[in-house]
Parts: sequence; C-alpha cells; structure tokens
Amino acid sequence: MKNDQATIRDLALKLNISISTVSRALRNAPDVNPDTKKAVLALAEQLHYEPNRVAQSLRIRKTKTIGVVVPQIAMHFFSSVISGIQEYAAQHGYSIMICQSMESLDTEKSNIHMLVSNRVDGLLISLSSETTNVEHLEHLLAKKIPIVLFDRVTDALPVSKVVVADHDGAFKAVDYLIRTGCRRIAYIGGPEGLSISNQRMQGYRDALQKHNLPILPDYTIHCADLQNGSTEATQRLLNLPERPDAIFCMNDPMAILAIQVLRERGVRIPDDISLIGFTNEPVSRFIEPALTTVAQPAYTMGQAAARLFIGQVEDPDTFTPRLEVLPTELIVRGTTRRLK
Amino acid sequence: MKNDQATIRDLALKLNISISTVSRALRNAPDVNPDTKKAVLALAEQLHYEPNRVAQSLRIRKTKTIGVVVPQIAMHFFSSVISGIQEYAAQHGYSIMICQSMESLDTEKSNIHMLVSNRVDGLLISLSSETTNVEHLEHLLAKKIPIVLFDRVTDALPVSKVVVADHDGAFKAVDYLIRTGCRRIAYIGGPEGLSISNQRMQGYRDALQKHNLPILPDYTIHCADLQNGSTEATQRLLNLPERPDAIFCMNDPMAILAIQVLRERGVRIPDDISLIGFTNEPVSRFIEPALTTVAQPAYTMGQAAARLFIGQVEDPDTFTPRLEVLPTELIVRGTTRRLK
DNA sequence: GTGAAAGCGCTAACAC
DNA sequence: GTGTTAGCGCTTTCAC
Repeated sequence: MKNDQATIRDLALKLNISISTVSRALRNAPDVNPDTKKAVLALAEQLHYEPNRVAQSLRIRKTKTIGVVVPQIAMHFFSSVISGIQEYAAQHGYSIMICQSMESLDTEKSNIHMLVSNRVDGLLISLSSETTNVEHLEHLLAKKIPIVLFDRVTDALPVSKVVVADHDGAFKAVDYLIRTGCRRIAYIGGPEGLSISNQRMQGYRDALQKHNLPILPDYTIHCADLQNGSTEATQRLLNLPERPDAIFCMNDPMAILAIQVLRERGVRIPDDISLIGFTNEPVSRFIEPALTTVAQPAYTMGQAAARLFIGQVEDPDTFTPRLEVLPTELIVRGTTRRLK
Repeated sequence: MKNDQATIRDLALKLNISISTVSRALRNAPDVNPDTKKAVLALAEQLHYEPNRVAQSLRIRKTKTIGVVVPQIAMHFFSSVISGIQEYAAQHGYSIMICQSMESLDTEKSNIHMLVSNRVDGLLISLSSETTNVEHLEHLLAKKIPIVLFDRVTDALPVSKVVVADHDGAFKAVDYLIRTGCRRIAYIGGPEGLSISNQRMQGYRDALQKHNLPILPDYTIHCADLQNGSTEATQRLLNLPERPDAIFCMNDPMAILAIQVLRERGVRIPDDISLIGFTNEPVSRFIEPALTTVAQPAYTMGQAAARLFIGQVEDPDTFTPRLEVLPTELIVRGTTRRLK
C-alpha cells in the first residue's frame, strides 16, 4: 500500500473528465464512448495504473480473496493441494491467503480470525488433528461466510467438502494384503477424531470382514502424534505375543518410520511383514524397499476445492453443499508380496 | 467480505456514543475513559466484532499483508521457506498472499500485478528460472514498493536478499569429492542466468582450482529444464570419451535422476561415479544409495526474509539493503566414497 | 474524554 | 455518454 500509485482520480484530472467515467472505462462498462475509453486506457497504461483492490473490495464488499488453512504448509500433500488451489484461483481472478494451524486448534482459530478480519470471501480449510469441536466454524456459517472443507473434514458442518475415497483406498489396500496371503493385519492411524483416519480404519475393517478375518483390538493403534507416533506403535505391534504379518499405515510418513523400525529389528519386508502406506509421497518411490501405497490426487483436490468454492460464491442462489470424492489408486511396490 | 459482520458503527449506536470513541477504545488509544473502553470491548466480544482490515487498510494505507512469489509451491524447499515466512509473519501481525510463477516470467509478472493490485505492503520473491531481465521489479522499486529476494536472487537490484552460502556449499562438496579420490568431476546446473546455479558452479570451479585440477568445458552442463534436464545431461556425460568419476548436481531432484540413469547403465555408485546433490530434500535420505548432499536451511530462510522485510517496512528510515547468507552443510551419505 | 467531519479509492444509483 | 453524489468501514485531525 503505497502513495506512489496513480488513482482513478489522477486519470480523471489529467483527462479532464469525471472520475466515474474513468471508472466505467476501466471496467469497460457498456455506455462509454470508445474514444474516451481508449484515452483512459492509454493513460492508465502510461502511468502504470493498477486498480486499488482494497478500495474496490471495501466498496463492492468482496475481496476476491480466498483464505486457506492447512495443518502444515511444508508437507508434500498439502503443498500440492495449495498449488492446485492457487492455480485455479488465479485463473479465476482470486488471490489466496495462506495460514497453517500446525495441528493446533488454537492456532487454527487465530488463523481464521486473521483471515476473517481480512474479509476473505470465504475459507478453504483442512482441519487440524486437534479439531474435534467445530463451533468456531459454525460461527462463520452463521455470519454467512462460505466454507469448503478438504481432506480433513467433519460431518458436523453442512458445507461442501472434497475428500479422496479414503474408505475405498484403505479397503483396496487391505484387500490386496489379504490376497497376497497376509492374515494378521494391523492398522496404525491418527487420533480418534480425525476423519481421514477413521475412514481408512473403516475401510481396513470392512476388508477384513469381507474375508472373514477377525478384527483384533490390539491390531488397531491410534497415534496422537502424526509425525513420530508410528515408531512406538510399530514397536508395540512387534512386541505382541502374536505379531502381525502386515501393517497398514494411515499415511506414508508413518509407514516410512515403520520400515525403519522393522529394519532395526531385523524383520524382513515384505516376507515377514508387509506394509502399505497412504498418500504416495514422492519419497515413497525411492525408499528401500519402495513403499506400496495408496495415491491421492492432491493437486486435483486443490482444484476441486477452489472450484466448489468459487461456484458457491459466484452463484449463491443455486448453492447446495456438495461432497466430491476423488478416486484413490493402489500403487504396488516393494513392501508387499506378489499376488499368487 | 460479508454484510453480517458488526461494524464500529453498530457498536457506537448500541452504546450511544460516537463512532470515533469506539474506534479509540478498540485500539486502546490513551485518552479514553476506562469505563467506556470496557463497555466497548464487552460489546465487541458479544457481537463477535472483527475489525474490517480492508477499511483499515484503505485508511491507513497499509495492508499488513506480504506478497510472496515462488517458482513452485509444491517443492519441498519452497514450501518450507513459505512455512517460515508464514510463521514469522503471523507472529508479527502480517498475513501472506501466495503465488507461484511456475518458472515462467510472464506468470511471475501477472502474479506481481495481482499482488500489487491487492496493495500488499511489499514482496518476497524467489525469481523464476526464466527471469533474467528484472525491469518489472525495477518499476516496483520506483513506486517505492519494498522487495526482499530470497534464494533465487539477482545482483541487478538494490534490495535485501537472503541466500544460502551457495558457493561455499558447492566448494565443500567438490572439495570432498576430490579428497575421496575423484579427479574428473562434472557439474550439472540450471539455465545460464540462474543465480544459484552460477554460484554453485563457481564454488565447483574454485574447488577444482584449489587442487590444481583442470576445468573441462565438457564437464559443465546447463539444463534449461530444472525438472527433467539432468537425465539427458547424465547420459551425455556417460557418453564422453573420458567419463567423469563424479558428478555434482545443482539440486537433489537432478541428482536423483542421475542416480537412476547411472543404475540403468550399470554404473556403480559411488565406486565408478560419486554423486553429490544440493538442498537435502527429504527424499535424499531414503533413496538407495542415500544421497550425499548440501543442506540448506529453508525454514530459516523464510524466517529471515520475513524478518528483513518487516524490519524494512516498520523502520524505513534506517533501512539499507542487506544481504543475509545462511550456512550450508555437507551431509555425507552413500553416494560418495569414504575419506581415506 | 468525546464528538463532528473529512477522506482513503472506488462503485453505483440517479440525474441530465 | 457523462457528471454528481453518497457511501463502503475505518482513522484522524480539530473542536469543545
């Protein structure tokens, strides 16, 4: 925000016409003399005029800015989603403001305050793993601030959502494990309230059920710590009287930690224990053995979230909350046995 | 930007005081009756009042928003930098608006237009690999819009910059290669104009020189394509009548592609050819063999860039452009031979 | 200690 | 086709 920028008024003064004519010319309104318009545009060009979006926003009560809140920017999955959002938004004349909650509910709230203070036209949010109560979001809805949730969503809110087929992806993964001969399959997930973790757990259970395998309580572990929790979880599984012969992890970073524990303990992968992750982070291709995982279309998710959002704000009348489910794909690599 | 938000005027009306008193109370100006202040604050709380930053910005001619332009959001290095920027900015009351140039000069320009239209208080930029001409940035400086460059910088602009010790990191890497017995060391870099590539090349050359090794033109390859260029570059090096016995790559993704080519061609790493990358992406630890590389403090770089920027805008009088150089560290792993 | 009034840069009736 | 005017929500003189 600087003083050295030309304003609509400067243009009007120099051209000896009224400020509103300039405004009209700039936005090429219908009823404006082609000549005046040409003159205005030329002068604007010459003075490097840039419309003041702040003033515009105040006037039209729209900022054409989307607030985005993710748990962590520096995770490949989220940065890819952001990339998709940014690209789609830019193509449609929207800017994005980004915050990270660092998996903390308090930070999520203060992020949202800041964005609302900035009068973003709405919010794209992936909930922190601490967020089980969504009152703060209900307040926003009461104020008619549009929200689209992605990836980490909640049933408690009547808003549009974009998720991947978590249940289906998990089901395919566990089904595959079973078809390669695994029988004692464990699940390492996130905290209890985390939507994606629960969806994936359900997929895991349904796959076991389909094959008439028992669901053992000891074989499901919830980690509060999404970063490092799986190290301990894996240890615990290995210390069980009856070791699992496969572990399905909620995400790739967890699976990678599991690989490291297994290696340290001299467990052979996939012969003794098979392993499947989720997300298909770039690392996963390269680790040894390469990680079998469920790919999520992160970039597409970002695009979809932005699309749903813009659709909603540009056409609020026909709006009705939508759930978009993107397909997942099982990527078979080296941490699973071959199909017979 | 919605209508359902309470305004300062609403508060004033309900309390039967003037709008300016409310304003003062909210910003706890000195001369305001403790009781009125208390009443205002209480009502603000109750009505979920959020100051309208857009109106504030228009009035005070500052948005407390930083525009950030990176080549690509979905690269671990850049998303880490952004994370550092966001965190530091939030702590100091700033929001960030993010764009990606996709390594295109045109997109970089349009990104910047959008940000300037939004009247960001200034810009944090890492230049696209296409950006050799910086006139568009000179225009901004002429308008007194503050800029801080990071990582991909240019000498042509008198602004603050944050870089890592590219030359030094490259020097350490190549020196290490030589001390492990390599003698014919090649360099795979980016396009000619790219600052970081040139700095690293110079470090490479100085290390060769220190050990009285020749600098062979065939052993330096510039890739226009930062994503995939190194595949072909590696092929070319392998087809040389005298093969190199080590390759120093401008970044880790390039080194990883090189590893794949070397493996396909049956070249043993590090015995036949040693390899060093740059950046220390998370992948690098896990690839086989684990990649020796030069670590850059990405998150710290983001923090530093934000710090320099905020220092500049909050205290413009004492401002003088600064260059901050962050240390790099050689991380020795499996793609290099052992020191004797 | 508080209020009235002007104005940041723009849009949008409403006149003519 | 163009000008006049009011006002978006806020800060900030200047009075009293």
